Amino acid sequence: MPTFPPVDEQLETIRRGTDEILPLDALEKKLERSREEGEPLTVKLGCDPSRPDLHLGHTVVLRKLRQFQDLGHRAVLIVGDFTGMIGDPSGRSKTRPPLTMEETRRNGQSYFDQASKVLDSEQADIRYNSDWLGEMGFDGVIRLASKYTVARMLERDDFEERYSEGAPIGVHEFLYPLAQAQDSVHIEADVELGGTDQKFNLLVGRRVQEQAGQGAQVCITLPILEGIGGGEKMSKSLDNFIGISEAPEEMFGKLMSIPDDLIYRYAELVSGIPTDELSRVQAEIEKDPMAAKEQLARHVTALYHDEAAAERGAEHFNRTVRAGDTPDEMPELRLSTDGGATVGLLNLMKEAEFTTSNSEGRRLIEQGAVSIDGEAVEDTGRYIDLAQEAPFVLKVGKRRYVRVVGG
RNA sequence: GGGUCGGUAGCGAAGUGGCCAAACGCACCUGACUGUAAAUCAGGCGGUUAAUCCUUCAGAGGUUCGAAUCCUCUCCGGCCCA
Repeated sequence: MPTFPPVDEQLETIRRGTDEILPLDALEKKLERSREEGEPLTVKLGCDPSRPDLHLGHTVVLRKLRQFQDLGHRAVLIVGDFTGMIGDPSGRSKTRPPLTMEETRRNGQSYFDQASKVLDSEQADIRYNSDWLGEMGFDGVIRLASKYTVARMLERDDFEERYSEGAPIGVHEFLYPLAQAQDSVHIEADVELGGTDQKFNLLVGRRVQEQAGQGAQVCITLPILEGIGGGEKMSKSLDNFIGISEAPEEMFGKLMSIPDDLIYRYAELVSGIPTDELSRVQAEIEKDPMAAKEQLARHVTALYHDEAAAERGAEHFNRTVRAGDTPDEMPELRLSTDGGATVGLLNLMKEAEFTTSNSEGRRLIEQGAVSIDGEAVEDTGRYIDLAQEAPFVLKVGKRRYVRVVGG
């Protein structure tokens, strides 16, 4: 029979960084019973496979799930391949375009692979909700839908908001929370994790579970991580994310560029720094924010790579950013010198994917953002003789480099 | 099905016959300043050019010397009535 740490110890771990635990006393009771009976709790996390590239924002809930695993509980990762076709309306001011089954299914595996960097994947169950939702049939859907009222659906912030603003709400969007709730019923979840934007969906799960005659799950919400610019949430479409598969140099650099007031938040939610050290981090932030940020950057980078890689990231940062040197490594752009060895700089920048039009390139040159081998370019009509000048380093803006070589 | 209001650049939002490539805000980009932080300041933010010109204001037609602005039809959405 498995043994579990004392309930108050478990609670301390679980509470770190959470936004809300609804209801807290129910969690305590569940933990107590689990410990007495030697039965792990079933902890559910749903993932939206519509965006298959994981970034630090996703790891907030994944790390929490991992903590449950470390305490001895059972993690169930639900891939919403079926619900992905509906599109979660949470946090949306607009209706989402639905995905096809194949798209979501394909993304599911990729999600799991990446999530394995955070989870103990050996111990995690992965389930695809199309397995049961796809079997329900229209009558099953109607029965499920009858368990909730329109008025209660409209309690939800974003529905309420859209409704009062006269924005469209698709009927299928009402089905999303119900489908997610059905997942909880199906696996008999004790706990479900989610971002604060999931609060409504999680709570619908409780109600539907009760209707199905099983105990209601405890809902635990975690904050939505801000992106590297601060303010808005981390997301791929806002291009303010740190991907967990990014190179250490990139990762370290991005972490260094987060606003100071986000350091603690990142430390708490995505760093892996032990809970009892967080107060020390807090003190460090007040004393020397930059040093604290560097510590954070090392921690996080090491989490997804290793200590040595974190060190490389730090060195790279010091050399290129602090000292302003040209980095040793950068992408290389090989241009054929066959049939004419001269190339217009504007075209070259497009070729390097630094710009999408000549106008943009011209603007950048006029603004003094373009340099070749460290020398600022002033002529917007600049032509380059590859035979003469290659190889050289083209720099655009603060940190976009490419080494241009002939061939 | 009827009535009515609306669809403008990434978003929000002005403009309702020429001065509109389209005010303003946000986001974004660049430069200065810095700790690749924040704040601030300056500039930019459809394409193309030396000047110019070209394609845009849901879509298709039409009126006009000239349309984002007027007319017709279509598509999409909101609200009210049934």
